[in-house]
Amino acid sequence: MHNNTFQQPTDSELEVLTILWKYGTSTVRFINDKLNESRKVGYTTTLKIMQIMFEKKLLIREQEGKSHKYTPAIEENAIQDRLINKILDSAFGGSASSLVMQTLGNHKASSAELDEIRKLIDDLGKK
Amino acid sequence: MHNNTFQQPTDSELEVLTILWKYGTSTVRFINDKLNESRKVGYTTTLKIMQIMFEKKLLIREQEGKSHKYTPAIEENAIQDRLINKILDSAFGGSASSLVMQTLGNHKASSAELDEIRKLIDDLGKK
DNA sequence: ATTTGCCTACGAAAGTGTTCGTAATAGAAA
DNA sequence: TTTCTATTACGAACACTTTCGTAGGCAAAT
Repeated sequence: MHNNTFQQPTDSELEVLTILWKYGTSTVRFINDKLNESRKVGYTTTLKIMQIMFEKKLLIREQEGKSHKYTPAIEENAIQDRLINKILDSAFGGSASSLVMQTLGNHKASSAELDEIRKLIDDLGKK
Repeated sequence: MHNNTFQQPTDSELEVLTILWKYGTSTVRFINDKLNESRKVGYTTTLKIMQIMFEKKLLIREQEGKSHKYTPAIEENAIQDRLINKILDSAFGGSASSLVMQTLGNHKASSAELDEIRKLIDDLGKK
């Protein structure tokens, strides 16, 4: 059994989590450098956000020399589910198929991806 | 050609829009009553939010006696697209198929809905 | 030993969203 | 006409997020 109660991350927090999921355990310095590849952010801004995330238990941290190394306390899938559920409830009247149709209709997917989705649908139909 | 530049609605604003899309042009009183079916909200709170939405051009309004009647200035699909794009970028690395797979995997869809999705996939594959 | 550089911690300011109290107004009821 | 009621407009308070300046500490370099 795993923990399923956590605070919803803000937009900035989600950016940090995304980097951590991609690169694994990291320092504030590393995260801040990555963030600055797409936009300008001060070091102490990133530090503050990660300290708050630690307080909120979105991140775990351990001492490493004079600095800290941070690790996500939650799984990527869990956040993805949260986000899907949120827009499903707030904007799609809870209809998953409506969300799926609109997503497929408006965004390119390769034929390999379409095959994969078709396979999943077949599996779901069988049960 | 239609207008595609509008401010992103907040959560509260989305609640108001959802009611308007469902029931059509309405007064503040009506919206506030509907909101209060699920949670307690003061009348002036709802009024304020709708006044702000009017300033942001999310709503159109016209005088009707001493009160106003409000109408959404944007279409439901446009907001749905925005929300999909947002989580696609922020949490799914832009992969529409990943979002679709996760949605289908975690939420019930009827076999009729699955058929409809399968048909859409077939159409997309043909082009 | 002093300076330099990097790290943490802290606090405060600015921006945004939500909430609601109060006052003014206009129409309906008495 | 006077009173009552519903509606709008306005402003202020509160909470939350984002931003960053400043200070303190520690370790490496000079």
